[in-house]
Amino acid sequence: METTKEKRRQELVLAAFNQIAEHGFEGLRTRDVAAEVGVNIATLHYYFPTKESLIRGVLEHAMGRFRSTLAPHGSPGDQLRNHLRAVRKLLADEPELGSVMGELALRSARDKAMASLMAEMYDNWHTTMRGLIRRGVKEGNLRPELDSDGVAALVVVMLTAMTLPTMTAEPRTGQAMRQLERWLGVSGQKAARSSN
Amino acid sequence: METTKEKRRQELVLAAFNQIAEHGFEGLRTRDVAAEVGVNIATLHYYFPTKESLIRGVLEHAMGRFRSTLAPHGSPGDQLRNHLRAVRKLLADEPELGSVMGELALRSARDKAMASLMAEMYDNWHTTMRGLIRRGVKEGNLRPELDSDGVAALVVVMLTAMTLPTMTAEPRTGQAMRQLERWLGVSGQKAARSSN
Amino acid sequence: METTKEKRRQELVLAAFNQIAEHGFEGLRTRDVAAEVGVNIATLHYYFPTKESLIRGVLEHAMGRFRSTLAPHGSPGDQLRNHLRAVRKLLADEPELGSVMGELALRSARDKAMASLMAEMYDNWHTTMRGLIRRGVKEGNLRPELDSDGVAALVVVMLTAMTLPTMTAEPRTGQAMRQLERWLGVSGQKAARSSN
Amino acid sequence: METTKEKRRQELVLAAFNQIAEHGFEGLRTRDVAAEVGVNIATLHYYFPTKESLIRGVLEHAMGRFRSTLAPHGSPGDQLRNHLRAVRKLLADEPELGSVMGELALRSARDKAMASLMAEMYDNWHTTMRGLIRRGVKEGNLRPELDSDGVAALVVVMLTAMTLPTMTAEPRTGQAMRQLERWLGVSGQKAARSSN
DNA sequence: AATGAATGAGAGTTCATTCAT
DNA sequence: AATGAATGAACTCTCATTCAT
Repeated sequence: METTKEKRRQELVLAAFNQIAEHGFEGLRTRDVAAEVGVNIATLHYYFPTKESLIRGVLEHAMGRFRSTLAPHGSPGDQLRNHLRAVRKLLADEPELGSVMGELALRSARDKAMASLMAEMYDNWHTTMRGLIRRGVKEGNLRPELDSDGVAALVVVMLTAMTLPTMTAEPRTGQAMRQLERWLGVSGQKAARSSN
Repeated sequence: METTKEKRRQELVLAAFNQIAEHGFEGLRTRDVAAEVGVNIATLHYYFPTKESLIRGVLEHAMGRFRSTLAPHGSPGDQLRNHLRAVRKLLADEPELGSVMGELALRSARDKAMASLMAEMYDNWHTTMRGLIRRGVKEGNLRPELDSDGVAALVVVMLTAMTLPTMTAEPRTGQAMRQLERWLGVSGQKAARSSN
Repeated sequence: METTKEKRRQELVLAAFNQIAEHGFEGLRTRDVAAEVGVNIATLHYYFPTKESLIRGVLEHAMGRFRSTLAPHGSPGDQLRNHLRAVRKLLADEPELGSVMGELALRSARDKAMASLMAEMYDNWHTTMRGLIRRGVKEGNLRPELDSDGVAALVVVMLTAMTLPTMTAEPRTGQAMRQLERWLGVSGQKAARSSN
Repeated sequence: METTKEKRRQELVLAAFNQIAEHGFEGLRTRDVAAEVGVNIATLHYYFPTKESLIRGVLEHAMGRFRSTLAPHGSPGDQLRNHLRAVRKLLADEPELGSVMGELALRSARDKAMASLMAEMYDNWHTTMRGLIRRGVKEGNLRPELDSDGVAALVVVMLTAMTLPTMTAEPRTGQAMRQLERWLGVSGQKAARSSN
C-alpha cells in the first residue's frame, strides 16, 4: 500500500529529525533512527538507500513546518506582524526545529544540492516579504519611508538568526523582536488595527 | 622553548579551525588535522589529549578573532557603526569564521561547558552594545527614541545571523545591514559626522 | 536459528581461550580472535560488544571444563581419588586450561565481578571436598583422623597450584599428587577398593 | 657514580614491581613506572633500553625477596617448619609479591629466558627441601616414613599455590598450611621440639 | 516488507621507543 | 644523566551499508 509505505518513511524522517535535534549531524546514527522507530537498520535502508537520502527527507520536512507561518489574512501590515509572531511561536513551541534548521543551514555550505534548495527557499521568502512591505506601504498601513528590499532582507536575517540555539535564550530574542516590530510600525496588540 | 610549544599548539588549532570550516564538526578528523600541520597523529595527542580539548582550543581562537572589531575611538555612534562594519568585513574576509562560529553555536546546545563560554561572550557583547547606545543617545549622536536594550539585542542577533553561511550570500546581508544602519541613524559615510 | 548464533559465540569464545592460552591476557587481541574464527573484527563485536564481555565468556567456558571432574560414583574415597586424577588428567590433556585458569585467577585480583564468580566456585569446591571427606571418614573408607576442613583446603590449594604452567612441568606435580594420595589414603590402583 | 646509577635502576624496578602488582602485566605501562619514580619516560629507557629488560629486573628482585625465608638454624624439622611459616608470613606481609610471582610464572610460559630462570629456581628449591627432609628423617626429627621427593614436591607446590591471589583469601590457606604441618609432623609451637 | 548476520573502512586513542639537545 | 617532542604501529570500537533469507 502506497499509504503504509509513505507512513513508514514519515516515521523514519521524524525519528531522524529528532536525532538531529538532539545530537546534531555529528551525532546522527542511522541505527538510532531505526531503533527509535522500532525497526531493523536494514529496514531503514529499504526505505532510504543512503543516509544522505534520509537527510534530504529531513530537510523537506523541516522546511514544510514553516509553511503555515504565512497566512494570507488581513492587511499586509497584519500579515507581516503575524508572520513574525508565528515564526517566533513555532520556534518557541518546537525548539528542535531551530536546531535542525541551523544544522541544515550549516550543512548546506558543504552540500550543493542542499544549498540550492535552501537558496530557493530564502529567495521565495525574501520576495514574499518584499511584496508584503510594498503593498503595506502602498496601502498606507506601513511606514512610507521603508525600503522594501532592505527591510525584507533584515526580516529574513532576523528570523533566521532566531533558529540558532544560542539565540533562542531569552530575553534577547524577545527584545530584538519587539524592537523590529517597533521599527516596522507593526507593534500593536493582537489583531492589530495599527495604522502607522 | 615556551614559544615553540605554543606555536605548535596554535598551528594545530588553526588546522582544526580550517577543517571545521571545510567539513563541519561532522567531518572533523584528528588525522586530517595532524596531516595538515604535517605531524603524526600521536603528536596531536601530545598537545591535545582529546579531540574535545582541541575543539576547545578552536572555540577560544574563534572568539578571539572578534575582539578587534570593537575599537574605542570616536563618538558612540561612530563606534557602533564601525563595529557593524568591522564585523561584516571580518566575515567577508574570512568566511570560514562564520561557518565555524555557526558550528560552535550549534554544538553549544549539546556541550554545557561550551554553552557557558558562549553565553558569557554574548552577555558581554550585549552589555557593550547597550552601553554604546545609551551614551550615544545621551551625547546626542544617536536618535533619542532608541530603546537601548531592544536595539542592543537586535544588533547582536543581526550580527550573529550573518555568521550563518546561508546568510553570507549577498546581496541579502548587505541590504539588511544598510537598513539597520539607517534605522540606527549611523548610515553616514566613513568618519560619519551623522547627526540624525 | 538459535543454534547458529550460539555456535558462533562458542567459536569466538574458544578462539579467545586459545589466544589467552598462547599469549596471555597481555597478548589477547580481538582482531586475532576474529581472525582465528575467520570473521571480521566487526562480527566479533556483533556477538560480544566489548572485549570484557568476551573475556567473561572465556571465564564461563573455562570453569565449565572442570564440571566433569566430579563423578558421583563409588565410595567417597573413590570419588575423592577419581577427582584428583580427573583434574590432573584434564590439565595434562589440555595444558592450555591451566594457563587460562591462571590468567583468570590473576585477573580476578583486579576485576571485582570476576573475583566474586571465582570465589563462589572455590567455595563450592571446598564444600564439596569437605563433604566427601566427612562421609568418607564416617563410612570408614578414609582415615579417621583426617580434619575435613584442613584436608579439603589442602586439596583445593594443591589442585589449583597445578594450573600454574610452572608447576605443570613433570615430575614435580606427579610426585606431589602421589604424596597427597598417600596421605589421604586413597592411593590404590584404578577402580580402587582401597580400604586404608 | 656506580652507586647512584644502581640506585635509580632499583627505584625503577621497584616502581615496575608495584605497577605489576596493581595492574598486572596487562596493565604495565612504562610511562606509569617512570611517573611513579618521578622521571621522564626517556630516562627510564636510558636505564632499561626495553620494557623487556625492565621486566627482567623485576623478576630478579622478586626472586630475591624469597632468599631470606630459608634460615640454616636449628634442626631440619625446625628449618622446614620455619621455612613454611616464613614464606607464609612474607606473602601475608607483602601480598603484592604473590601477585607478581604469579604474573611472572604465567609469563614464563611464553618467555623462554624467563622460564629457564624460574625452572632453575624451582629445582634449587626442590633440592633444598628434599635435603632437609632426608636429614630430618635420618636425624630422627621427621617421620621416618616420609618419601623425601614426594614431600619436597608437595611442599613446593603448596607454597607456590599460595602466591595466587585467589588463594590468598583466608581461611583456606591457613587451613591448608596447618594440615600440611600436621602431616609433616612439624606443627608444634615456635621452636618446635616435635619428635614425630 | 523486514531482518539477522556480516563487513570494509576508518575513528579516536595509546604506547614503547627514539633522538636532538 | 636527563628531557621534551615526536612517531609508527597498533588497539578497541563504530558505522553505513549489503545480502541471503
